[in-house]
Amino acid sequence: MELGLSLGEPDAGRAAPELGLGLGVGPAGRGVEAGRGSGGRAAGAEARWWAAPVAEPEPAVRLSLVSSGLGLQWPPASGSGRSTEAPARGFDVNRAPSTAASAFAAEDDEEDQAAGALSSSPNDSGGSFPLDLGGRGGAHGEVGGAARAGGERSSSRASDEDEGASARKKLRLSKEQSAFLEESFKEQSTLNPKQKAALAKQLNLRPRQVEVWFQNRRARTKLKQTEVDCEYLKRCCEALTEENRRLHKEIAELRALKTAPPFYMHLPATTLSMCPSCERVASNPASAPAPAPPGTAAAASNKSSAVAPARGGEPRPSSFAALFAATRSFPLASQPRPPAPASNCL
DNA sequence: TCGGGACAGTCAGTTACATCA
DNA sequence: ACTGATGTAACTGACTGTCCC
Repeated sequence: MELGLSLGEPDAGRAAPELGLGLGVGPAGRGVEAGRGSGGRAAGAEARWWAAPVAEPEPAVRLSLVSSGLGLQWPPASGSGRSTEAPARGFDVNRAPSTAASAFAAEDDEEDQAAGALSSSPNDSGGSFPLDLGGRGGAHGEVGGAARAGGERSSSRASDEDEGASARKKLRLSKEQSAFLEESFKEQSTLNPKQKAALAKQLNLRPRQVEVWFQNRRARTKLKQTEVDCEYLKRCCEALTEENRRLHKEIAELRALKTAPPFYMHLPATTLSMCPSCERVASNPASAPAPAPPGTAAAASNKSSAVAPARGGEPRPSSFAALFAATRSFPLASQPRPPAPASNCL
């Protein structure tokens, strides 16, 4: 089942790239968090997200970016005429990202430098990363020097402890930056420190900003997924309600027939059958969940313990749609009903 | 081998700000 | 010019996994 979802900005004035969100509803696991835990210490899971287009496993949520209007290439060609659309609010997009590939090509050379940048204050915008914040409030550009001395605990958790009250001054990423980050996210939804540093350098942002952007982006993706799941559940609920109504009606009709003996004997055998083993009456074989094919999400969800345990140990299905995939095997009212077997509980 | 502390990363929830109608 | 809605960058606290002693 594939649901299309547009993540495009409702505000056409911003002319943001429209994102086609292909949501594979199935036993996808926590695809969005595929990189989870592999953080900085999993060197093996390192950063091929712009160099190796096929090696990565298909994520459960796949974002396809249509950015033709931006003139953004991916991977961007080195020195290509990247769109130099007028920067929003004076941000120096003339020093636009050269190439993503080159970012990692230079990664080895600058590994130590990047590591050094990471080990310094994450808000050190004036330090390791050239940042021209010209007309963007200037808060970050200026406080960088002040924050430089803070030998804080690595890359995360910058706070306004080391910056003034203006630290919260919000920056708006340029379209180019957003598009670039989107493409990066499309390739890989989590970053290791090297990738983060390279991307930050590429975009003239602080690593912390890249980190936050990815966090927020994951949250937005999850939110969209939740909305899709919710919509799917709503439709399931409607279908099941309709089926329930139909079955009640059928029961009422059968009861009415039962009161009329001449017709009773002419009932089709398949309509009302009794299981010889459990002695339960199955008014309609369709009312029982059909056994799901082995290996499907439905089969997995039929086994109560088959759901992969999540972080906390408790089962945590990645998607409502996956969880309720079994309901799709219900012959709903609109679907043709299968021929009734002699017994339906073998 | 086990337990605990330090550290790093992620997430959910929230806040604050920018933009638009 | 003002205001409410909306989007999103940034922050916070909690949690988990890994490493090291």
